[in-house]
Amino acid sequence: MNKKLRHQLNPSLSADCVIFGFDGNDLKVLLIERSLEFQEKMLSTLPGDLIYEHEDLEVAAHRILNELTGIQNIFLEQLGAFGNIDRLDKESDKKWLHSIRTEPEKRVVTVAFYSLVNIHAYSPQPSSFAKAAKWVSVKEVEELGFDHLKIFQSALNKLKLILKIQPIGFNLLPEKFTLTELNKLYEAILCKPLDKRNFRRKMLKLKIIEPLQEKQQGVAHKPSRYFQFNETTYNQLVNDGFDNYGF
Amino acid sequence: MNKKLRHQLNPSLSADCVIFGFDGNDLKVLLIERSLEFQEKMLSTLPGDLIYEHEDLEVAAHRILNELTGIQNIFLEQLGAFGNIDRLDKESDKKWLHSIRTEPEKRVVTVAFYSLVNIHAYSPQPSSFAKAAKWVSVKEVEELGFDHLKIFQSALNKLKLILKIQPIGFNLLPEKFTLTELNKLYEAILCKPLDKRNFRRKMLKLKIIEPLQEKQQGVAHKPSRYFQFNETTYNQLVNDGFDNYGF
DNA sequence: TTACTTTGTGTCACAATTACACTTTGCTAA
DNA sequence: TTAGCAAAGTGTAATTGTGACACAAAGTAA
Repeated sequence: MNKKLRHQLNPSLSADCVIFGFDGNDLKVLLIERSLEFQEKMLSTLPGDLIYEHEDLEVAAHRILNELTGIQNIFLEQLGAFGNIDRLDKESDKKWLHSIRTEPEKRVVTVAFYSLVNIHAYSPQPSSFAKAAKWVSVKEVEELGFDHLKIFQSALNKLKLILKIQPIGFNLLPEKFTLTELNKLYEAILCKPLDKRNFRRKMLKLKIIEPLQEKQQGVAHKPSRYFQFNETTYNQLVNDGFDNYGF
Repeated sequence: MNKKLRHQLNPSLSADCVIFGFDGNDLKVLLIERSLEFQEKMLSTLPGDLIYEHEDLEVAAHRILNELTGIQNIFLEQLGAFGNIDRLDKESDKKWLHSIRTEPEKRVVTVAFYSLVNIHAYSPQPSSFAKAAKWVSVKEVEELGFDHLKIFQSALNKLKLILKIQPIGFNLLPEKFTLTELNKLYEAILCKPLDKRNFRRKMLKLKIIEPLQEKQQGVAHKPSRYFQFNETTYNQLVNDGFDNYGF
């Protein structure tokens, strides 16, 4: 590999990040806004950018996410590649591309990554060409630039699928959480109500969470007990999957 | 898009195909052999090659598969992108790359696709740089060029995972098949024996297969009834997944 | 007609799933 | 101080699914 290439962008390769967060009630996704030349309106997209010639895909995704939103040190899982030749063909997309890319007409294959984070642990700070960075409820996501709506929906579907064969939530919730919060998280991802008692029973049987002594304080109702994940059994289940367990 | 680019290869973008086939007993994967300069030994790999600048990823995968093995008109599902900077760094890989690529040192991001086909419906014919194309039992796959072993294993894992939440087999078996064959297919993918009676009970309850009047002929034992997939309910289940069903 | 090979079937004990409503706890406001 | 509120937390019964198990039926071959 030529040394000059190390800091040269590959004009046909990018990474995009679908970062999900949960605020206790709603599942949200991290979006940025890119300014459009001569226009008030911004272009809402996922955080994403070109990859350097000499940069691993996942490293690039981390770098780009950090450059655009300040978020770092999270776990990223690959969603797949999106590279149809017409994926950047919308007029408003072209405006943005022409304002910032050296080869704006080139087909760009993007590798998408997704992740789940605890929304309260990360407050995105826009920088670089991101004029804004914010959490948007997945129910309110409507129009996104490029083919990012498709990528976002693909990530959401994957999340639903994964939920059926793996425990999740470890990264989406604070260290201590109540079972009601976990219950709401599952409901938010699956878009359907889950029976409280049945949910608790199943969760407890999986042994991935442990009760703490501590309880909620200062709430105008019976305070709920806090739980924490048992990292060992949690990771075991993530690796092995569960054969036969549904929510 | 510049018209010249249409038939110009993108030197940093390729597609690889992991094609699984089932012969009634063993799960197999389609491999090709690429000749190594000045050496007797061949380089065993998945069928794969560079993508044209102006070509959709999936279109490219179909073209490449067809060019190297003659196989066409199959369903391809994306597995993901593999693009680590060191993925082509083995010595034997470099020999092959130098003999055929214009920019052999460039990092190539490959988009992998996988598929399941009925092995009896496709007999691969090597052409282009594929000196051979053959079905190899997944149990016998050991060394592959580039990072193709990793890609292959990733595809196999995905297959096992998918099996738990979707019916499969529609593309792997002939139109008519016996329940024993389907049973064996599941055993081959999961690498574990499944109880015949329980397997039948579950399969029939899913209603994705229907019994035919026809039976096996000329076998030296009780002839088994043929079944066929019910395309409607099968596709429904593929789309919806099943909530809670394990084999 | 007998032996051989594979198909095809039933049951039982146990585990998991679903649906469903009331009591407990602590705070708040009258 | 106490009545009311709001969310937490709990149990059971009916149904369904699972896993383990063995033997009769059907056709061919010798």
